[in-house]
Amino acid sequence: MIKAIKGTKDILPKDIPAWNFIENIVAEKMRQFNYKEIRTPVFEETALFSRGIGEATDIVGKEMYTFTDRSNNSVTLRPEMTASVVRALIEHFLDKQQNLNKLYYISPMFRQERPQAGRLRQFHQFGAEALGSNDPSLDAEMIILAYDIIKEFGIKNLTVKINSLGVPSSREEYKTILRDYLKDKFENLSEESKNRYETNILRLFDSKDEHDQEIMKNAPLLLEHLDDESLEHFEKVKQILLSAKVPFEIDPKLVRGLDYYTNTTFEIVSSSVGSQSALCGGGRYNLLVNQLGGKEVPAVGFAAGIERILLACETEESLNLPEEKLDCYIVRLDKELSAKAYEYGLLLRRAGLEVELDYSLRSIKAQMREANRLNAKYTLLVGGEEFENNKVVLKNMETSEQQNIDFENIESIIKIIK
RNA sequence: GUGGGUGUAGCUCAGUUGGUUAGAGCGUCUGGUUGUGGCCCAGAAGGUCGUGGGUUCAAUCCCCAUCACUCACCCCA
Repeated sequence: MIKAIKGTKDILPKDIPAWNFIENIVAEKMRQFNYKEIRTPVFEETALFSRGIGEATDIVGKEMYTFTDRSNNSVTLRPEMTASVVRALIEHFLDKQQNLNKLYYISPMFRQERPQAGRLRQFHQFGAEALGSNDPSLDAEMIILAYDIIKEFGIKNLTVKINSLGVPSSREEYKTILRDYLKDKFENLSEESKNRYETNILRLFDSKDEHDQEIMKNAPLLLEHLDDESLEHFEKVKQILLSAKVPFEIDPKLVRGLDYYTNTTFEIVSSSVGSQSALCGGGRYNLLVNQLGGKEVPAVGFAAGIERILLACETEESLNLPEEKLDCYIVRLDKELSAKAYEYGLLLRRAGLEVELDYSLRSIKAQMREANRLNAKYTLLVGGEEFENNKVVLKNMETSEQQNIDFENIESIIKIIK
């Protein structure tokens, strides 16, 4: 049996209502905040991601679906959307047509990792990017937007974490301070942290090793070493969040893994998922557009994982989706009347109703059971004595009341059902 | 890439301390008399017990390998 590739999942008809629900809310919220949808190809030139996300990151280093096509070009299935959006912005000069571009997307992403709860190789994100302004109100808007959307799904167990990474110059200064602090403690660090000391020293704060945590407890924090401008920026973001009544906590250890972040970073986590608890992550990236060959365009964005959100909804049972109903099921009382039943079905369908009927000459009982299974609001019984007297029977499945209607009077049948 | 767990019917899972025809619930199908659903009742279909090898008179059960799924680490949505 051929099965779906490891880490990929079919979204079956039974799952679709939840997905539609989420996608509709995202689209509606984005509309309210005036973000316009953008769709980009699922694969791009590999260089876009290796340059945009950062050569040293795990995503680029070991998680990308990269292959050479028949023309021997290296292409990659997108592991995230920001680089693609920035590419499209530059390619189509969107930044020159208007100074602020507010864009959103709902799209599949691909990363070749070991699957686990809340982690798939093809997964789906919705997200937004605002390109063209360094105003802290946009940093806050991203957080508010993400928070408001996730709130709409009824998830209660949420924590918004924010931090600021400052600008590269102050960050570099801070890194030397941190290195100084760790110098005499280096030998006591875990092997992993020793490696990170070189590659990404900020991530030492993330370590789950108890020893490391003990060491890092008293380490100087980046937040305490921000330049004045970054500090002011961060203050404004916090103020806006407070007045917007978005509960948040400052997490000085929140160091996002991607290279392009500057200033604000944030994450929304839920303990209703497995260990992969981040439902949403984002931040400001003022250097990326330039880095990818565009002008200096300050920008901020976020991405949220739909599968993780669905997991949280599931454990919190927060999604109460409307029951699926069928307007009418056509029941054929006499086997000879199949064509007639089919005809009625078509008429009602063309009138805009949701209609089903039996295709395999099953018994009346079987048809009624099917109607019930499909949650039909009405059944239209075609045949028998009534039919000989030019009538069809319309039965309300909830009240069990039925009425005879002149069999040519389609209009009144439709009217009743509607 | 590393570690743990699990593979028995479409789904959720029992079970055999190795012994004849492997079970339940749900779902599906058919029926419970003239032409009517839900509840109830009866019956039916459906399984190479993940795969390959080993031990044994005998393996779904024990041993080994392998694959798949799953959770966790790393990292991320």
